[in-house]
Amino acid sequence: MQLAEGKRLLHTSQDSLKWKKNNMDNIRVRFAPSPTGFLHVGNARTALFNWLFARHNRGTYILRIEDTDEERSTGEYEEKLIEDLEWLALEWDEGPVKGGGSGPYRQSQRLNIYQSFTEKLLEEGKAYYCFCSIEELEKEKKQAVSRGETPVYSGKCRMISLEDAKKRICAGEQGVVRLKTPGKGELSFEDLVRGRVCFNLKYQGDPVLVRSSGLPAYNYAVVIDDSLMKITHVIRGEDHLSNMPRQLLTYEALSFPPPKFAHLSMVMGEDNTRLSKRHGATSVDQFKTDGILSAALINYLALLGWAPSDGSEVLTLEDVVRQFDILKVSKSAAIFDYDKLHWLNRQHMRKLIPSEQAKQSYPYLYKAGLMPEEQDMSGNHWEWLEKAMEYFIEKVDHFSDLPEHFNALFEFSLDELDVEAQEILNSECAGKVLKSIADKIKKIVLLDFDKYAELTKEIKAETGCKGKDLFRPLRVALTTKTSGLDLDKFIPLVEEGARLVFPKPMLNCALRITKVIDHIKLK
RNA sequence: GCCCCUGUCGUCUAGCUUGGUCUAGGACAUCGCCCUUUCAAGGCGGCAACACGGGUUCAAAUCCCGUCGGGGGCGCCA
Repeated sequence: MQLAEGKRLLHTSQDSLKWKKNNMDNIRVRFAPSPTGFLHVGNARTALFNWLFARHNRGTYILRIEDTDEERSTGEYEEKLIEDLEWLALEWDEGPVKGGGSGPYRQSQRLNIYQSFTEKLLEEGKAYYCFCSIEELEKEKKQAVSRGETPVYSGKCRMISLEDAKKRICAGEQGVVRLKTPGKGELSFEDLVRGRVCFNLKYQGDPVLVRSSGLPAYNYAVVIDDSLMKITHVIRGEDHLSNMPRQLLTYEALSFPPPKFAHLSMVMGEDNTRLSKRHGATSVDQFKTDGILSAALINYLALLGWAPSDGSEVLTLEDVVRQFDILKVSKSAAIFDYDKLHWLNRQHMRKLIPSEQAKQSYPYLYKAGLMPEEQDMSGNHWEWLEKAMEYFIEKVDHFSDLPEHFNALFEFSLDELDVEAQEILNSECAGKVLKSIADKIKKIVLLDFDKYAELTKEIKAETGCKGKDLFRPLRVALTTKTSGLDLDKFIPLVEEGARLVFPKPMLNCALRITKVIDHIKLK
């Protein structure tokens, strides 16, 4: 009932307009990753949805680094993270490097801020020092679970007066700071994607605000940071949903008005467990090296849990920004479908202009030893690459598959002919056809496809071979393969490529034919 | 175990708010056909879903209750 009510509020156009007027001004959202590893696509999706929400509403998108986990956070991961976000083109308006009016944007540089709020909470009696050992707490927890209850901290250190506690701290005793929670009653809030969500506070014990190391716990730092940075909408993963009671209570203790929340469903692997390495690529970095375009990844991620109202699927970033609506985001978890990503990538690859296709493909071809160093790439090289890409782009769904296809242009090994190819070359017609073409091809300076067509006509007349008997020997003679390449594309590429300098030389058609004839004679 | 979230084709989703227009639409994958001297690409078509059980109603994918399934959380991690 409540849920339906809430949802309706957000969907009627009149109310929605009013809602927009009141809340859509000065929209501020943030993406707050911790630099403890490579950027996971699940997190990238969270970043994307935040970014989309900001851009759609002309708001501000903030990047904040949550590096209070001393053991796992590193500067290298932060750099990598920034690099990945830049690659995805999810530019932030405020954040590390860039700066902004609500900095610093690394939690590790905000410790004094948290401290001043802790003092205040302690003085007001809203928080207290706790000296319970981890072992003690573990024991209590286990007992609760064995009784079939939700483990909740007993709150026994509430008894200790602030004065006594401070003395113990000064004496060097280790302690944490906990928030006093009511331990009863209900708490609910309106989630932008889930509707009204309720919690029973009897399951909410006194959460740790400050660890014994003096560093703030996540749930404490976010609340302060989001408040001070004037975040209006917190869009994050569903795994944070159960943190809501303690965070809402912390907002209350701090007298900060809570922002709006939207909890996004998780991204799963095909076996319906959280997407992880054993499902395949999971980090943005990995998709990048696999030759997925950032535009395609973004497009796919946007479609994971959201769909534009017109049902179109191949979208540019601008399309998505224009149509994005957080209220239409799906509530249920989504399985990451590599096939669809690859299909989308193919669509985006095709939409690139030829020069961009060549540019994007070059690193992969260079790495495979097929293209010269960048400084040795002449204008003719690039022109040739563009032409080649026009053809090969149809064959692949990511750039890293390109070298394998390009290889067919460079490789000409008659020692590795398969059985079928052998048979074709040994056929009666093959002999006649090859002899005929060998004579004629010498007189042609540059074989293009028109000349090739003329040639085949003449050969046909001369030898009486036609159809399969004519074309299959020619294909094998030129490519050493029985299938794969369109000869009308292959021939001009090889002819022009043979005039360029590559790490592996490319043979022109005349040479290929000569070699094949020698090869047959040897036998 | 307890708490929270979630459930439409194999997968992502449209439809659910305002019940009838849904013999449930699209896309990926898959299968078949066409095109083609090969392989692809492309074109056309097929298969395929409202988790289950109860209500409410003339009418339920849509509203209500329950069951079951899936996920998340239960840290001095974030």
